[in-house]
Formats: sequence, C-alpha cells, structure tokens
Amino acid sequence: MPTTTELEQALRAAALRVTRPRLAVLAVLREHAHATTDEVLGAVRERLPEVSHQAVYDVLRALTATGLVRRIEPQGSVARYEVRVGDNHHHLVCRSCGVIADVDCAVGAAPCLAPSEDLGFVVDEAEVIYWGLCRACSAAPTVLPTLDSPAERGTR
Amino acid sequence: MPTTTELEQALRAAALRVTRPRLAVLAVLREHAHATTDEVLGAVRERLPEVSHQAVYDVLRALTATGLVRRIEPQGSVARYEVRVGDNHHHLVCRSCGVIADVDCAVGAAPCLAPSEDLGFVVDEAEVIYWGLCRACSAAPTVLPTLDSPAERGTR
DNA sequence: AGCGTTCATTTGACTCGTTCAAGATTACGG
DNA sequence: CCGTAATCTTGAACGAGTCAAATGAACGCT
Repeated sequence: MPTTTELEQALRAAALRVTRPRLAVLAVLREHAHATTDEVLGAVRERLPEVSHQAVYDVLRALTATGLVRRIEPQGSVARYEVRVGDNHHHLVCRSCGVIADVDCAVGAAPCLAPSEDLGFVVDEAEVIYWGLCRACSAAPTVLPTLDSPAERGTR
Repeated sequence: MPTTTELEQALRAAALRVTRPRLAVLAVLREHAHATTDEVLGAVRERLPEVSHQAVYDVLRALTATGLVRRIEPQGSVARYEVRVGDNHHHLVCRSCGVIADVDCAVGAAPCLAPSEDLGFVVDEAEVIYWGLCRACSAAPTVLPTLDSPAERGTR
C-alpha cells in the first residue's frame, strides 16, 4: 500500500497540485487496476463522500495527460484506468466476462514498435490487446441454462 | 467496384436476407474503409435516401456478428467499420488527425497470438494498434499559428 | 503566518453515440 | 401466391462523457 507521501511526490513531480480527490484516485487505482470511471468514483467516495463525478473525470484526465495513469478502452467497454505506466505492457481481455489482465511485452519494447510498413507514419507506441476467454470462462459453458443460439454473443 | 451479385452472394453465404440497406452498407464499406456509423449512414443515404439510422445500426451489427465486417474503435474515437476481414491485419492511427491505415501483420498470424504468458486465457485474436503521427501531421506543426503549451494535446 | 492569484472542484445542464420498443414492411421457403 | 419470420421505420430513451459558471482550496510570495 502506498504511503500518502509517496502519492504526493508523484503528483508534485508531475507539477500537479496535491488535493484529496487526486490522492484518493491514485490510491484507488493502485489497489484496483483497470477500474472504470464509475468504479473509481465509487471507491473514491468511500474515502471522500462528497466528491463530484466531474472531479473524478477531471482528475483522471489530468493524471492521464501527465502520464501518471494510463487510459485503456477495449472494444465495447467504457474507459478504464491503470497506474502501471511506462513499462510497455499489454492486455488480455476476456470476451465473455470482460476481465482484463496485464501481460508483459513478449519481445521487448523496440520490436513492438515496428509495423511491417509504416506508410510514412511516425509510430511512438504499439498497443496490443489479446482477445480470448479467461480461465474461468473457458472452463464454464458460455451460457449456463439456456443454450439457444450460439451465434449471438453480447455486444457489450 | 463490386457487383451487386457479388455482395448478394456474400450475404447469402452468411445466411442473411438480401436487402437494399445491407447491400448499400456493404458497398459503402468497400469503397470507404474505416468509416464511422455516421459516415456510413450518410453514404448509404446517397443511394437510399429513406434508410433510418436504426437500420444502419442493425445492419452493421448483423454484419459484424456474422463476420462480414469488422468493427474497430480506437481510443476516444467512435466505432468504425471495415470489410477487410480474416487476414489478421492491424492499424496505424494518427494521434493528431485520426486517420487510420491498414498494415499487414509483420510476423504472420501465429506469433501475434502468443503473449509472453497467457495466465490461463485461451487467446483467439491479437489486436495491434500502432499510435503515432501520419506523414502529413508529422510534417506539419501540430498547431499552426498559436504555439502556446506543447503539453496539451487534443483528447479526441 | 497571511494574502492573492491561479488552479481545482461543485453543481447542473447538456451533447452525442447508441440502444430499446412497437408497429409496419419485406424477403424468402413452400 | 401466401404465410411467417426477419427486417426496417419511427420515435423515445439511455448512459458516458463534456461544457460552463461560480465557489473553494492549494501554493508561492512577502
């Protein structure tokens, strides 16, 4: 668990003012990776009941802009945030239950940045998302009682 | 330009009824890759002025569900669709203007599916997005007249 | 420590992409 | 040609996120 001072230093290093909502958001994200804005809001309110949703949006944007947190938004999901930044890791996403897991980049930072042909683009980041089923969902039948049409799968 | 018959066959092969909106959407997507729902709607209405936006949403969902088109939605962008499917290609996205370009998978299909550790996940697809600046945007200054704070960069 | 400026937060309305629901239409097998 | 089920039209609703104005708090300076 991070000390408040530690989080404070992180904020100051990013030239951001140290406020309760910001400390709370950082603390929440350290404990609960890949949280949605809503989940962050809920968790923050357990510590600071009075924070507005707008404050959380602003804080998340400020932290994202300075690189303190990273924003990810897989297909059909709302925005999620994580504090693990700068290490070029990627994500495993379960198509069924939506859980997200971290994986380190298999081949290191550099090869990840090289598409086969860059078409004149100056690439600064390669984002990789592995889609599949998590251990639990691949073990369990997709839909438990009613196995009607296997074609339809929830859009969100 | 694809013949109507060709598109018809594609629909029938997917066990979908052949309707004007569906043919129109497919035709539009073949000409205009990475189109947003709105752009598809606009282009479809040039051919069929009466289609409802709901029809386009339904058609895109049906086509996506059967695999005839692929849905992509980069960070902060709305959903986009493309007809190029089944070839495991990836995307280059410009952070500045948002254009999307296709790139073939550098290393082939198989290695793309292998994260360093799968944590029990059954991975069936690896999605790669290369972020950077397109040729035009990397040549031109990001903001032309007012070069105030270089930190701020548009969220969308 | 106190003060003022500037940045953060609250409050509340609002936009936009997308989905839901009910009824009318149309494609397709027989 | 008919009946049925899928598809489309119409219109309303929803939720995530944003905008804007006013209040409040953090920090640098003296």
